[in-house]
Amino acid sequence: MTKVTAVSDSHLSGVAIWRRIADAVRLDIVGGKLARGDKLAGEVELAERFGANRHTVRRALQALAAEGVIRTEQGRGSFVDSAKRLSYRIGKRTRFSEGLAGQASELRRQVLGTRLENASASVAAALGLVSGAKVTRLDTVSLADGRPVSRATSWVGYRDFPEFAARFAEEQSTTAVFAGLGVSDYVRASTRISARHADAEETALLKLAPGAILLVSEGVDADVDGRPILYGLSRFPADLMELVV
Amino acid sequence: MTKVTAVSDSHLSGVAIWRRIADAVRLDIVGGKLARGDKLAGEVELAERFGANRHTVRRALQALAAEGVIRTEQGRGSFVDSAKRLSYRIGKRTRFSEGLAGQASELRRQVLGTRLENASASVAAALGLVSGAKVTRLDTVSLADGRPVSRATSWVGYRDFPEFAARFAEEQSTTAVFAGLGVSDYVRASTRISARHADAEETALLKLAPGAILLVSEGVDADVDGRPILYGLSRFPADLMELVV
DNA sequence: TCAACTTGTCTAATGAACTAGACAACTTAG
DNA sequence: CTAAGTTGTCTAGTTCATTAGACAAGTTGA
Repeated sequence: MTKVTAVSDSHLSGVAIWRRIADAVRLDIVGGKLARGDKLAGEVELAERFGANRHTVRRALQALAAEGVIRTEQGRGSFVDSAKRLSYRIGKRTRFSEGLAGQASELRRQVLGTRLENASASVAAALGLVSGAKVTRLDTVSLADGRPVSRATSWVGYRDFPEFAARFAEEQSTTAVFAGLGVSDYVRASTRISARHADAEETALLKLAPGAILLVSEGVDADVDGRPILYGLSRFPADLMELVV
Repeated sequence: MTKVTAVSDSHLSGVAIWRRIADAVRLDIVGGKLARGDKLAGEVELAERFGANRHTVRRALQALAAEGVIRTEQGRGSFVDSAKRLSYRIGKRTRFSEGLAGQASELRRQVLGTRLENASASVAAALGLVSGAKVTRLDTVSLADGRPVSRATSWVGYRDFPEFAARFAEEQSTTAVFAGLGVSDYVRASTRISARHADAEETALLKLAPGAILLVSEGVDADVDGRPILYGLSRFPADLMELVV
């Protein structure tokens, strides 16, 4: 509502003004207020709107151009150069790639690795195990049209599914692996959603600008009898993705 | 995984190192890794862990102390002084105050005001109206134990419910108003969840530190025949709240 | 061609953010 | 009491963020 002080208090916030302007402009784009090809307001007008200097606005636009969100042409202006946010569908039968069906022409999942580890308190609680129990951990990054769109970690109890890692190396599909291990079907039992800043590893793997915001989805999949079989922690860049329940 | 460069590149990010440290420590607290009363690592150890100077860590801790998240005592250390995140339940029959039942002793909703306006493109699309149609807009802030935990805006078509604003002024309950207008029941038809930085108005109303992250939930409620009757946009501070589907 | 409007580049000054080192003040365990 | 470990405070220097103003260079339409 109020336009003045829209982006002041830079000292108190610890977030640079140019970054807040970049975030605001990006939000108009991924939120749908500006479509691909649309012309942005001029640098002078943006500077007035945000109560900042033109140089500060320029730095914000440069950051957006580096991200590939806009394109700037001397003498003409800046133009939107990216599409809307992708929607990831979450439901009772959430499976990889179904959630993004139709929104990207090429979907790929990169497996970073599997390993055996001892369950942390939260993993143990989600899977109904004692803290420290052996679990198989699977780390992946998903890409839509070559762009990383999610970083996921899954945990499966080792006692119930000792062959999970070995089979996954061949099948490359959680659904197929569970099917081969006697779990014909499974459904999403619960989902918790939160948001936070990306850490250094996530920033690198998802190719984000440092300080980017992640949507975090924590879910437990259960078999037909309601027994938890898989605990998953997925992280989505909030600029690129939204979750649809 | 990698510990070095954990919080470097401050120039590229536009987010101050002290703020990123504060966010990381707060995440350990609201995420449950540290419980109320626990002692944080010493300033020197934290400085090593984040690859930053002790003064920078001190600034982060001062910000957290100002938020009321920790308490620092000379010669002793810093101690956790706040609880875990609240969970807001989202389901087919999401009603205010049910979502937070049992997690706070006092729940209150402050009505900022109602007004008549012309539907924006997104509001019109959600309610199945033509763009620019008259809609009643309701703005609220919800508080749990006196602390603001959500900022919500709702839109209701004026043509279908011309008396909405007048009745709401008396009833103060959406469910009761709809009941009085002949809608005995309604369910959540769809929910979209995203995340972004808070703007100036949200920062003020929710009493946040500038640059805070919001979880944004966008939902459409429909009557028993599936006709959309209400479009709602709720914003939750990501530090305080998580959404449970 | 010209005038108006756009982005690109340069210089300069101020304040915030970060680092470095040293020492004071306080708490705790021995 | 003492030593070790903790937070509090000071000085000083470097780099980044932001503002201000001026002018160059490209685009557009009259």
